[in-house]
Amino acid sequence: MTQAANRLDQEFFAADTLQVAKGLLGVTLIYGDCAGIIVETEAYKDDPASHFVTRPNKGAMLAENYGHIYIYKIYGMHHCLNFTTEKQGVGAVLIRALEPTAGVERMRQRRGVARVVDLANGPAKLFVALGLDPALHGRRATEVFTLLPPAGPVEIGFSSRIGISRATHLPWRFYVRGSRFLSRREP
DNA sequence: TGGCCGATATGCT
DNA sequence: GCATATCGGCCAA
Repeated sequence: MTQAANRLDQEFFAADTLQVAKGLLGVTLIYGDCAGIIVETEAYKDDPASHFVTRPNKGAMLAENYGHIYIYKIYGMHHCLNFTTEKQGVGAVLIRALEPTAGVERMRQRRGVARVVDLANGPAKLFVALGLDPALHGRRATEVFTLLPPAGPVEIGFSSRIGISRATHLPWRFYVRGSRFLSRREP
């Protein structure tokens, strides 16, 4: 099977947000000359912590489409990458951490840190490491990125979402168990 | 139009 | 572990 035929397509994102968030773990994300394996994601639907609720204007996109790129700026200086989900409902998945697999030197230049483990272990870090552009907001994920499914089974861990003050009881953060590239150590 | 707050990262103790 | 930089989006007034 060719790489192109194996790629995730638009309809991958049509499913329930939690399914998509888990399904993205182990996926290789390729952008330009850099690539990494997605090892940490978070799901946002129409819960109290979601931008659909807290930023109804901008966050309306979570309901309007699926498989599109949603980029937001936080704390004045950091950008984060999401993919919208659910053909019918409301949702997006935040990409929180990558295990770099290609273009490591390029990522190092952009990030200015030495250790590979520090290049993309956080949502704003991976945004910089990949050299993403806020203008990608609204584009189709599958047009901008190449997304290759995991080679084998992925062991999934979960926890509450990070950095939020509302709906902290929801276990909607997902990660690859045992990965050294997470934004936080697993429990 | 002003003020509050945040899906963060970093550096220092 | 904790302080803090830094500013867009949102809403109250």
